[in-house]
Amino acid sequence: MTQRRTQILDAAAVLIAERGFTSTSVDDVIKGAKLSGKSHFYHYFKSKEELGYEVLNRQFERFAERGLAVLREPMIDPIERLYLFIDGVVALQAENGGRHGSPFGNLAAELADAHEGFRLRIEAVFERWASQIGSLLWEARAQLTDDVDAVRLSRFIIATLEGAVLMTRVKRDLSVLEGIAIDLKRFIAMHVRQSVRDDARGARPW
Amino acid sequence: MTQRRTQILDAAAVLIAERGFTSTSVDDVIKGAKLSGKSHFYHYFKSKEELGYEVLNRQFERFAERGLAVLREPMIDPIERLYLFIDGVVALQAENGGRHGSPFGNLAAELADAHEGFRLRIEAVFERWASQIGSLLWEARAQLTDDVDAVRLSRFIIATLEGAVLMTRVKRDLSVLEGIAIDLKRFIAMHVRQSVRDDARGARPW
DNA sequence: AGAGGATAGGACCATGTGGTCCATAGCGCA
DNA sequence: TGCGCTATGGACCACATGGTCCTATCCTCT
Repeated sequence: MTQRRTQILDAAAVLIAERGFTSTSVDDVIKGAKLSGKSHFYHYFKSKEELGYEVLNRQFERFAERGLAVLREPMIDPIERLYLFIDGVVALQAENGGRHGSPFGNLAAELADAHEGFRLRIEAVFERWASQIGSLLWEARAQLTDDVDAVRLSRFIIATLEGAVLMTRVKRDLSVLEGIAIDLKRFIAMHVRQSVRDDARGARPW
Repeated sequence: MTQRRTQILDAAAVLIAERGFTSTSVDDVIKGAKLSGKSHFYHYFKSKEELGYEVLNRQFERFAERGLAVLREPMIDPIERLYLFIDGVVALQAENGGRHGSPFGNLAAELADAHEGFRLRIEAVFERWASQIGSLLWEARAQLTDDVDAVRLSRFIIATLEGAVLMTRVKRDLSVLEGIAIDLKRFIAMHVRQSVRDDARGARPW
């Protein structure tokens, strides 16, 4: 019953990642989901817009499970978790050769200006993402220098990753993202207290 | 004669910034340029695609003049120029309240995957941008620590700015970009030799 | 067996798209 | 004046789009 729905959602996610929301037609989605008949689509979804919202939601859930989850691993040192998270983003991109970029960044660039509904939902995505990093930084506050502004640093990390993923997609070269990830970890390390950093000396090859 | 052409190009630039390339129709462009009759458009441009290429070109020229130019100011200390450049990007975004983001990033996200012609042209834009920062870093090499990789650092700066501009657009809040700009300058300062940094002590409020 | 709702199929519609064509207007130049 | 060029208008086309609607099928429950 709800299986057909997910079939449609999955097909739509792929197509939207490849061509963007506007350039993905309902007919394409139906074809992608191997259904024929457009009424079938409108049996499950109110409109194409609604489908887009739901795809975005699912993308975030997926990202929360596969990317953000590590940020909450209680057995790992918080700063280390942050590094692992960055590596995870690289790994996620590597799965498709960096070809499709970030679903959030893509939709943001395509629709933020023109479509308030999407803009708000994408804003919420970034908000939740930032708050996860924010609470990790709070948890790690004893290890961080006093001048760390958690909100600002969270945004910096997200912005850099989004930008890096976008450039990687344009250049079709994963090493762009890899290089930026290294520098980003360095930037974070810059905010770790010297004493803590000394403890980890030699542990980090970069 | 060529004035009508620029009229069309200007109108198209505005519309593409607002709604993206795909969602900007030729009819809209004509209306925006206050011309009537589509044949007029096709008198000046081979196709909509061609128009897009030319708009992208002009955007880069504009950015080269208004943004990148400061990177080559011979009378200013190179590192200082880099800071000024970052401030300039913020100022450029402030002109429209950060609403439209980066024309390069937007087109990249919208078309990089689906349209090879655009992808290559956007890649070239980033390439030229990176090489300008790269040669500045080369010029400043005496002031920089030995571990600076000019190519990687250039990419990092561009990625962070592009990501920041995108987030600013989504949140409709210029302070996002401003905050990231501060951190980005700090990151750059991290690569400046201690001796040089001491000389400038107190000069930088952040 | 038969009623009734969920599922499918696909014809259909209004609108918007990029792009073509052709008939005219205006113009400088001889 | 009249030739020939570029500019201008707009009708027109084939096709794709999001969305609706009506009719079959299927499955389940009685």
